[in-house]
Amino acid sequence: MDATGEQQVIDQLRRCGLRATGQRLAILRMLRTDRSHPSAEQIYSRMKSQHPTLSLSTVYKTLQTLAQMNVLQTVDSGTGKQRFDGQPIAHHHAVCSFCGQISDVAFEKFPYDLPSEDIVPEFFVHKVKVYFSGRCRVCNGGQQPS
Amino acid sequence: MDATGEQQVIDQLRRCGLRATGQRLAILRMLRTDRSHPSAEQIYSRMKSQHPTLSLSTVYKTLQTLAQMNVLQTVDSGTGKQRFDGQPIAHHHAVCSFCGQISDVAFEKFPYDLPSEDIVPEFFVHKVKVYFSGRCRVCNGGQQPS
DNA sequence: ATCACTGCAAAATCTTTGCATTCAA
DNA sequence: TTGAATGCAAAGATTTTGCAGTGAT
Repeated sequence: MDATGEQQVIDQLRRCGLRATGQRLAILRMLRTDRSHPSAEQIYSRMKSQHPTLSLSTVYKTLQTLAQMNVLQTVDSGTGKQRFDGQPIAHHHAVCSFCGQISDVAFEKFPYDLPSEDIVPEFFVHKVKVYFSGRCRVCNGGQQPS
Repeated sequence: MDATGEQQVIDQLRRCGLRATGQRLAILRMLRTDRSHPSAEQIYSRMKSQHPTLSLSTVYKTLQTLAQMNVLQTVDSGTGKQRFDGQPIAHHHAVCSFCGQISDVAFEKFPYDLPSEDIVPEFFVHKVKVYFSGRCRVCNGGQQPS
C-alpha cells in the first residue's frame, strides 16, 4: 500500500473516533499485498512471525472494524467461512466451489451500470458484489466439465 | 413446489445414485415456499413440528447434498453464516449489512450477458451470483444514508 | 491522563463426523 | 436384501465476549 492510502485510512479512522493502531495498519498493509483472500486464521498465522504479540482475537476485531468502515471487504467462500479482501480497486471474484480458491476478476471483464431504479423498495445499495462460481483450472484437471 | 419440479428432483437424485428420501424432499419443499433465506438452524426449527424426528445433522447433510447438485444455492449473509435459497428461477439478492435481512431481486432488475472470454484463464463458470449489499428500508429508518 | 484497543482465556456459535439404526430401492 | 441416509451424541471449527493491562491521542 502506498503511503497516501495509509494516511487516508488513518484519517478515516480518526474521523470516526477510532485509533490508528499498529495492528490495524499492519493487517491492512498485509491484506493490500496478499491477494489470496485469506481467512482470519490465515491472516493471523502469516503475520505471527513479524508481529509476535498479535492475537487472533484482535485480528477478528480488526477485520470487523475495517469491514464496517469499508476499508476492506468480506468475500463469500461458499463454505460459510469468511475470507477477506483489502484491495481498494473495484473488482469481482471467481470462487472455485471444489477447492475454495478465490481469484480476482478485473471489473472490466464484467462491467455493469448501476440500476437507476430501486433494486428493492427503499433499499440503499452501497456495493454490488459479483461472484463467478465454478471450477478452477486445477479442479477442472484440463477436462471439460461434466 | 409443483409436482413436476419435485419429480424432476427425484429423477435427478436417482441419476446420481442418491435416494429421494422424505427429509430431502421435505426440506426442498420448505425452501421453495419460505423465501426468507433461512439458516440451517432456522430450517430445522421451522420444520420440527411437522417433522418431529428430523435432526439438525440431517438438515446440514441434506443442504450440502442439494447444494452440490445445484438444486438449491447457498447465500452469503456477509457474516460468514450460511443461508439457503431453494427458488429455482435465476435471481439476485439484496443483503442488508446491518440487520442481515436478505431479499430476492428479480433478474430483470439487473440483467447481464455472460462474458464470452474466460473470466480467469481456464476457469469454468457455472453460475454468476450478484449481491446488492447495503441498508434495508427498516435500517435506513427513512433517512438518507450518511 | 484518558479511554479505546489489545491479548488472553473462556464461551458461544456454527458445522462436521462416527456409528448404530432405519428405510428407499 | 442392502447399502445409502438418518438421528444421536460428541467433536471440530469458527467467531465472539469479558476483562485486566497497554498504548494512541
